[in-house]
Amino acid sequence: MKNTKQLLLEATFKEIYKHGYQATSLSKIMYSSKLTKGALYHYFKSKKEISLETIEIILGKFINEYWEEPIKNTDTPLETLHQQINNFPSAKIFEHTFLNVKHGCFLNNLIQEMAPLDDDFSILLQNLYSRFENSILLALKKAKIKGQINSEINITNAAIFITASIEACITTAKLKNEINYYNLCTGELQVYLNSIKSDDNNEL
Amino acid sequence: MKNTKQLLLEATFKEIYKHGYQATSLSKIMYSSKLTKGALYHYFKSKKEISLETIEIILGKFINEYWEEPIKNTDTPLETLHQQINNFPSAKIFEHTFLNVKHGCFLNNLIQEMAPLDDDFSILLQNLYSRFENSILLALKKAKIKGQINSEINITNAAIFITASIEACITTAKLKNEINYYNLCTGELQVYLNSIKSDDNNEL
DNA sequence: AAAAAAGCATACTAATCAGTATGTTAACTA
DNA sequence: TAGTTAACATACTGATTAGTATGCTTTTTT
Repeated sequence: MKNTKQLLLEATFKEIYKHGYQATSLSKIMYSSKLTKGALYHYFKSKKEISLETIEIILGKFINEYWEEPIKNTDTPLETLHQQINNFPSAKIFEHTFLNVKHGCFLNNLIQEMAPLDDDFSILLQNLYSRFENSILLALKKAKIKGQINSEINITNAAIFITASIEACITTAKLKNEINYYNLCTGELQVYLNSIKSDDNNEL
Repeated sequence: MKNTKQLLLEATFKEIYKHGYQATSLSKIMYSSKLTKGALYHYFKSKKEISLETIEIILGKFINEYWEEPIKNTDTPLETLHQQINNFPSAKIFEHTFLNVKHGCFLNNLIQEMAPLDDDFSILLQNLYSRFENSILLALKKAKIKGQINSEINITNAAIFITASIEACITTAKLKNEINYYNLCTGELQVYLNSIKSDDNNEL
């Protein structure tokens, strides 16, 4: 049996994922969690607080498990990167809750909506995005050490671009509401990735 | 002297650009336009109607003027593409109203927010995005005819990726609230563009 | 010139919002 | 075992929302 706080966090996550922060009313969270306002305000002091905590805990956990850990632990960084990009559409956020084409990327959605509106959101989202970006950078660093990356390439810039492009591929699929566009789009990202590989790794 | 309807459209555009559709209240539009609800409901029958019309007219005009026309009229498609990408941060939407880093791309913002929530928005946004994407594709087609593009490249896929990446570069700059990230990020997009050029155009 | 319509403004309405106040019950503590 | 706190539920509040009803001018039509 899950505890009440976790239920609230998961319900909040689902509703914000569907509607965004501003359009998520507390009544939606209540309906989704089958709990009441009393429960919510017992554990959190405001809508903003439960939302920030939801983002930090649930999304933070996902980024750690899906990007940070696999890349930290791999010995074949470029393959791992390739793999995680390819499998992203079937990534699981928490029990029974997957990403879906229609709603795209939770992180990117919130950045678009909240980064310009509220500093607390902005700081948190920047922090999470940096962890994502730094994981991509770590993969490139590892690959460079192994001599798999063209030495002329600035991998910091490359990581920024790759991270942004992954988000872009998700957004494209979201707009067209068709997951194939994600694959098509990451296919072109792969062209870029091949172009920064060192010559003896070009056919990998 | 501008007419009332145009004032309402421009005020609506500014507010939606700042806050998104759902968080834009009619009172914000009234305050921004210095008009009243009577004026708004005289010309439009709902918040949704004025919003859709704002998007279609103002954003449609911008896409036409900034992407469709220059690319349609150029004889040096790759240079024009490069130029429009580089100048995007200083693009003007309408009189005295520019894009800005903090709020990113109007089209992308709305796609993120509204594409999954409302079919009328989704259809309109897809249509506008397609016009943007097709302009990029036209540039690639023209370049291919001139033999500037590697013949193995699928330019349809390339156009989808380039369009998505431009959006991604804007989003990155928006998140970091620092325009340099746009330039840095489009710099890497240029690496991709160079990689699809035919060999005798690689040093262009 | 009279009538009709267009172009707005002001005042209202019902619904919904985030947040609060006040319960009640169960669990823990002294 | 008596008292206290934690864990919720229910009922409310004032503000804000999109939309409506009704006014008053000005312009256009007849």
